[in-house]
Parts: sequence; C-alpha cells; structure tokens
Amino acid sequence: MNTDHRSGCPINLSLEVFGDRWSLIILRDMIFGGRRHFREMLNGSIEGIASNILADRLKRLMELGMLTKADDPSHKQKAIYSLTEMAITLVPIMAHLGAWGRVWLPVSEELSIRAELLENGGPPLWERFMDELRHEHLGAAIDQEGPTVRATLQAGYEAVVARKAEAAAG
Amino acid sequence: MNTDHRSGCPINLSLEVFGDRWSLIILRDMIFGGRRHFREMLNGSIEGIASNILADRLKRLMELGMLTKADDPSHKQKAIYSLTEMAITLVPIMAHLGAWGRVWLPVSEELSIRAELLENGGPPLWERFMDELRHEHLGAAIDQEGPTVRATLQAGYEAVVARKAEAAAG
DNA sequence: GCAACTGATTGCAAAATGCAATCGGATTGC
DNA sequence: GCAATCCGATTGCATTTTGCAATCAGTTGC
Repeated sequence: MNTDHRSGCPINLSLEVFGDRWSLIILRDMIFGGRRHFREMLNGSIEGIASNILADRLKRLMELGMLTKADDPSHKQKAIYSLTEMAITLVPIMAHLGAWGRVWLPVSEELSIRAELLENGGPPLWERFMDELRHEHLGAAIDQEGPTVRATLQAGYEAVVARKAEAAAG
Repeated sequence: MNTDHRSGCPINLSLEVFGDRWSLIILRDMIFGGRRHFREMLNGSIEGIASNILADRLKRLMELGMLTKADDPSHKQKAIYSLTEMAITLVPIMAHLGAWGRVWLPVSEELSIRAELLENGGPPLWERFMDELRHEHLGAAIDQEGPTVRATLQAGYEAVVARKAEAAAG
C-alpha cells in the first residue's frame, strides 16, 4: 500500500482513495447491484468500464483494504469479491452523493429512484442496509424480517421502468 | 458545459463533477479556508496544486455552475471567486467524507480536528455553516450571533497546533 | 473434444498531470 | 517616475494515467 500522501487532511485522504472516475462506480455496483464477480461487474456496468481498468481498480481497492477476494467453491477459476467494513461504511456517503446529484444534475428518473428511496429512508434505512451488507459480505448474523433493502430499492426501480413502458405504449 | 454523460445515475453524475483529485480540494479550501483569490488558493494549498491545474479546474467548476467569478473592487486585476448554492450544499458531503476519512485513513491530528468538530456538530452545525457561506458568497442576509462556524473550526485547529508545540517544547 | 466462459494481461494511442518558466498588465514602495 | 512585486493565468514539455481492442491460459458444460 502506498503510504506517501499529499497531506493528512481527511478529505484529501478520502479523495486519494476514491478521487477517480471508477472506484466509487465499482463499489456502487457491488453495494447496490449485488455484484460479486469480475464478469458481472464488467458486463453489468452501465458506464462501460474497460477490463484493464476494472482489474486495476479491484487490485487497488484490495490493497487499500476496501475489498477482499476469495475463491468461489462452485468454479475453480471464479473469484468472489467482498466488501470490507471500510467499504460498507460508505453507504451514507453514497446516499448523500445520490441526493446531491438528484438535486443538481441531469439524472434519469429510473436511475435515481433508488437514490430517492435511500434519501427518504434516512439514516435508519442506511443502517439496515449496512447490516444486510455485513451479512452478505462479512458473514455477520442478521435479525431482520421482510424484504431486503436492496430488493426494495430494486422493486422501486422496476416499478419506474414498468410505468414508463406503459406510458410509452398507452 | 459538456452534456454527454456516461449514465444518468446520480452517483455517476456526481463523480463526473468532482471525481478527480483536485476539484473537491479547491472547494474544500474555499469552504473551510475562506479562499477567494487565485494566488490564495495556489500558495495556500497544502497539497501543492499546480497553477495550470488550478486555472483549469476553476474554469471547469464555473462551467458546471459551482463557482462564479467577479472583479475585486480593491484591485483591478484581482478576481473574486464565489461559491454557488450548488457548491454550498456540498457541506454535508464534505462532513461525511471527513468523518469517514478520520475513521479509516491515516489522518493527522491537526488537519482532522475540523472534521471532528464538524462531525460532532451534526446537521444543525452544517446548516449554520451553510448559512454563513450563503452570507459570504451570495450576499444573503444572516441572523446569527457569536463566533462563526469557520472561526470555531479554525480555533480548534490552532488549539491543537499550540498544544502540540507545547508538548514538543516541554 | 470443443465452444463458451473465467479473471485477467498486453500493446498502443490519447488524454491528463506535474513542473518550471513565462506573460502582459496593475500595483506598491520609495 | 521607476523598479520591484504581485495579479491571474498560459505555454512547453516530460511523465503518468486512461481508454480501447485484442488476446491469454485455465475451467466448465455438453
């Protein structure tokens, strides 16, 4: 891990971690899209990440302690990437970034419904989501009933897509 | 302003705005350091930004609607850069970034005390700070008494510096 | 056996970055 | 009045990072 930093300022150090155009996108897809495998991230990326950039960022995020990699027992060549607690605690930052972007930038309705739901849910929903991620990625115990936060966000997305398709057809 | 985007996802669009190593640093110095002039930002930058990068980012941030530029009446050659509401509403994101960095990254004590105070103050303090910035940069009215938030943060920083100097001397 | 799929790696062109020097005009010190 | 300094940049150039397409060797399904 690289240890020479521009300064010890927390905002600067945070920027040194994900102050580029891809690292947070990869983490977003893992957190909200549930992506765990290289090909999933590569082909599922709506922004169209290149394979060498993806490989480089995954390596970098592992060196920084944001991700871990493990063998997939179902396929000798498959690797499963997992979020660490360090990455899971980015959820509130993602929520704020999404909320800010929804206000000031030309977001599309179907891609911003998740951000809206996350914003409306507030810190309690973020905590519940982080507990789900700890369960999925760290094997932590979980005691929640009902649909998962990710499924709820996904359902919201699909409802918008369906409504827009209906509006276009009818 | 560039209008072709990788996707309409709010997190992606936010990254397209400040997903680089300098834009947020410049905004941080304006917000927390009170910097308004080119030379102030150039010479006061602890991370050592280059003049061409600074000029490029200032221009870019203006095109994106995050900054405005005006003549300084006290000096015909000086330009005063002002934050727009769009940039002022980044304060909560800055606060979260700072809080996250303080937990997970090798921050220095003197440069992270501001982040700690901001985190402890929570959303009410952020709102008060944003009102100060609206007053300074947008000419909005303000009805607050006592020391400014920025002065309070600055006092905290100087207290740490003084304490460390004393500890080193004694 | 062989096509499809796995997580990558390589080569190369283009863009971004870092750094030092410099610009013309404005202001300050004296 | 005049030199030194300060103003917001701009230029040139070497280095680094990025984006894209092609490719790799091992694994799996059939």
